[in-house]
Amino acid sequence: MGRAPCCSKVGLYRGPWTTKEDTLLINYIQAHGEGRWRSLPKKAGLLRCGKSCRLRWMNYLRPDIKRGNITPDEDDLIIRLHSLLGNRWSLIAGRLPGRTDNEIKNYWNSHLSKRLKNNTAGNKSKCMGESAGKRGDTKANNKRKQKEDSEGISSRNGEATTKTKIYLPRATRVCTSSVAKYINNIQSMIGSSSSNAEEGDHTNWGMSGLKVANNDGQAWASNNEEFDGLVCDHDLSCPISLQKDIMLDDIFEEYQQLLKADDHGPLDSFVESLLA
DNA sequence: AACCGTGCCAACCGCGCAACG
DNA sequence: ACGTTGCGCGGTTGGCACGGT
Repeated sequence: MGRAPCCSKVGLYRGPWTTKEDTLLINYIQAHGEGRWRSLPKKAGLLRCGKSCRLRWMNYLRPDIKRGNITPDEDDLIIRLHSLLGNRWSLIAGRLPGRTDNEIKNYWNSHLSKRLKNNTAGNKSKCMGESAGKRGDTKANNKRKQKEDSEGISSRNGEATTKTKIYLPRATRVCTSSVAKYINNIQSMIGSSSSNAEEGDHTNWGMSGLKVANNDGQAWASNNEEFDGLVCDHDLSCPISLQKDIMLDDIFEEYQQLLKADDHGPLDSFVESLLA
């Protein structure tokens, strides 16, 4: 049983990518677009497995990747989203423009999980406040700084901003059955009057109305919708085929209401129902 | 100056799901 | 209906850089 490996691995390079390989990959994707990862390496002249190419592109080479420090706002947002979603890194990443799931996962594992472990639930607020200051002089931060310096990246977290801008996530593949379960859970949870998830609808859905479609994210114009001190960029030019996502937007609004309430009782059970 | 411990992070791995034939 | 393929996700690993001694 079990699947065959994604590639034979025989005669393929592994480990760190060279700049030459990066260039080949970038050039190919610029010319032909993302996708067809399995056949991409051969066509691009890379001796890598497709999976490795995809990972390299998604986590490092994509032009919209934001590198540099996780800002205090992002830090806070990660904590909040993690408390709601658990280890759904791709969903969390979808709310942080330019951040990858891998980066957030790493950040969580190396910074936040330890920090939160050290803080009891009682002094959560203290923990949140700490999140910004504590990062000031860590080894990791120095390292990052060096990297930024060398790459000419300027960190924009000099002063903590009062609002975090949250974007609708990039396309996130969520299986239909999961969505159906998700929707059922939410409906039972919040008694929502939202429309039904139609069976057999294989539209790709992101979490909470987070849409789908092409991966470049460029087609998404946005307006700002504020909630709980946060700013959410919403798209108004959603493709017609994705109208059902509006329902998920409703769900997300419910979720925002819970956040606004700042009462973790209902929030917790809400999340539990999602993750059940 | 050399060694050692620690921690970050890029990359790998295995699994599950959807799409396709 | 079933098997195969392709993709995306979350968990884990290992190399490397840094700080401490």
